[in-house]
Amino acid sequence: MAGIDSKRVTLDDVAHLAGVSSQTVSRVVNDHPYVSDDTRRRVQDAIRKLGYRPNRAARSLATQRTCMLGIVTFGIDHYGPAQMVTHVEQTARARGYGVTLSTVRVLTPHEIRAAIDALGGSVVDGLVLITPVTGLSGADMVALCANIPFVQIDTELGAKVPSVVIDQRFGSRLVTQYLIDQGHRALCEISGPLNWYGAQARHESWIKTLHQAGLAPGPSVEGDWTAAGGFRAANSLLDQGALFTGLVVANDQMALGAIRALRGRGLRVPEDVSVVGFDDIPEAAYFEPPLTTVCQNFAALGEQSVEYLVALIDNPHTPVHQRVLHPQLVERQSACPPR
Amino acid sequence: MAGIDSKRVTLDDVAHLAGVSSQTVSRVVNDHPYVSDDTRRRVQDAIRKLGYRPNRAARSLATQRTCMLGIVTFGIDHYGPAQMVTHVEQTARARGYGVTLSTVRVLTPHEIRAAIDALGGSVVDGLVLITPVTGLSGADMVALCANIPFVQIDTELGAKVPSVVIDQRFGSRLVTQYLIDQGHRALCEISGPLNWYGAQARHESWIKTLHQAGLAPGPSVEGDWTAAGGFRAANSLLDQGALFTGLVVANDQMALGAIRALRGRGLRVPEDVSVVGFDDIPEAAYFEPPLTTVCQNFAALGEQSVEYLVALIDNPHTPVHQRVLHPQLVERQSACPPR
DNA sequence: CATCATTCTGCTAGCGCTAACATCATATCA
DNA sequence: TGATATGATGTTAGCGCTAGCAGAATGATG
Repeated sequence: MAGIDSKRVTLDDVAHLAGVSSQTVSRVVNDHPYVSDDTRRRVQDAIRKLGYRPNRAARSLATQRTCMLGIVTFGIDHYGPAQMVTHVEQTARARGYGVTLSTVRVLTPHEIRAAIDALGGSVVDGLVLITPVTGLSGADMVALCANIPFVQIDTELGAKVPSVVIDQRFGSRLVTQYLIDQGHRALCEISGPLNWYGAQARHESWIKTLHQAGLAPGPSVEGDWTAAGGFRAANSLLDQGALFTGLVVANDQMALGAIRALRGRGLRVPEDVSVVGFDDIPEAAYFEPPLTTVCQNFAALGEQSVEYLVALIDNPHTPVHQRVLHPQLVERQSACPPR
Repeated sequence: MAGIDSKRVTLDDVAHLAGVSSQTVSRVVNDHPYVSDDTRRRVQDAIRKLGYRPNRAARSLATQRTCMLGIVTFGIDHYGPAQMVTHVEQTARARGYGVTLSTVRVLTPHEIRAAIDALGGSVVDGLVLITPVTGLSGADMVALCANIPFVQIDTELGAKVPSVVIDQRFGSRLVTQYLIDQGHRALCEISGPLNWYGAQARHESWIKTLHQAGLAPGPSVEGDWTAAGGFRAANSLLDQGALFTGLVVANDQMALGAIRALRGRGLRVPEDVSVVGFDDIPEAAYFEPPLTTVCQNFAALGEQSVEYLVALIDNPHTPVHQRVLHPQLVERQSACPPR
């Protein structure tokens, strides 16, 4: 009944108290068959009495499995990654896996390499990669993770590595088309950093959607996902003299900053400029005005990636594929037909 | 030069290739003295050639140390916890520790127990607890973590456990006094969930500050940290018929919801009601109006807790104490003297 | 009754590493 | 020159656990 690491009680201690061999205790601990009910009870009593907890290092050494998953992630102070990490951890725990974290400060291939490296040396059985950056090919990832199963979240659509992704192109088309359908003809964009897959996909899809509607895309400025960045980007758009009635912003935080900038220049939202975001963070509904945006199911992303990864660990010959999730439009009041 | 877990290369393999004993390889790997330059080079070459990575399980088993820290945390999708986790991980990595995560879904003593338990069995050398909930005494924590060093973040001020905290009372006094100084006499509050230490501390300090100024606190409603909760709480305040010119809200997200609710009832912020928040999330400066709030240094919290924890691991007799950090007022436009 | 299968338990050998000691050169000093 | 320090290496014995086999006890079958 003691704490989590009570005085290094070993299998042998338990075995001694229960009057059996340590192997029998091991069988009880691991739910093996062929232990008599009587023995099992005696052993369980002894375990409880001594507060025995199996030593994970020893078990790992013997079994060659760590029952740990590694999460390599960028910026869990961003809404998306934080959501994914939470759900990855919870799902992993439910599957009997612990989770160790390795964060990436700057989203460069080199930093990612270092983060993955920190998980080397039989620390984890598998890897969940939340590193949505361009510049590392599927082959690179495979090489980096050699011999250890991994699942990549939010990577390039169509990538030939085990992955679970959200169809960002689809999401971007959703909001862009929404504005077009409302009658907007002059659209601008604040994109995310274009070395992110998601940002790039949203950006390309924005352009493509406009072209398909026979419209020319207005200026696009690259932001940094933050409200401050959105503020600067919108001002820069205005400074360029861009004229637009619709603004597609690559995430909700930047949309917040953009709205503020627009208003600072005497433009009303949505009357003068309609603004749409991306992510549907919990605050978006309480923006002024409430933000029309795209909802991504991060929870599903986290859960499915763990399930896939566990399958991969159990059977390395599980076929490589990419699961694609689709985002949804959330209609609120930050966009309306142009006057 | 291979991946992170290349084909189970062992010390012996390296030793064989380098023509030395495995012990010598171990010495090189662990930077022990008494290895000749020549031998060291040969061994390092062999290590590189084979892509050797020490097996952590084996090392842990032999040394009785895991070089892993556990983070028990609630809701890393909240801004504060996410910030702390990030900085704990980064600081830990810089100190040579990995980090394993155990999240708590519901902030109850039972769930916390389970989360700590998941880290049992010599999985970690120490624990960082981000479980800012009442209902678990210092003694409880000590019992739960028996034999394993831990540092608690954001617990009760004055608790007799190793901890690093932000003086929430101070922060709350800062904003409350700020409103009083501006001339506000009728103040209401939207508190956080009162089973959180921080929420309770801010709440008590709000009352105390008012009393000391000779003012009676207006109604206070308990929120849930979310914008939606702040929205509901503000409406509930208004429904009660509360009259106030100043509203102290326990975090920025709730303040956002509250502002929206106020405006929904035709009240202007700050002209009719001044609103202040807590946390200074990156978006707060872009709220409408920009939010006057209290800035907490979560990074320092994370860093200092790791440093303390590592000291505790290295020397279990490090004196138990509580480091207290002080938040700062960030003045923006959501509060002004009453009309 | 011998034979075989079935259930239960113990023994032995390692998983890959490090700590502690033993060994052997070489350098230093009286 | 022999005694002593000191650098550089190898040898041995575990860390706590599990897998695989060996054996004992029991029941079913010919």
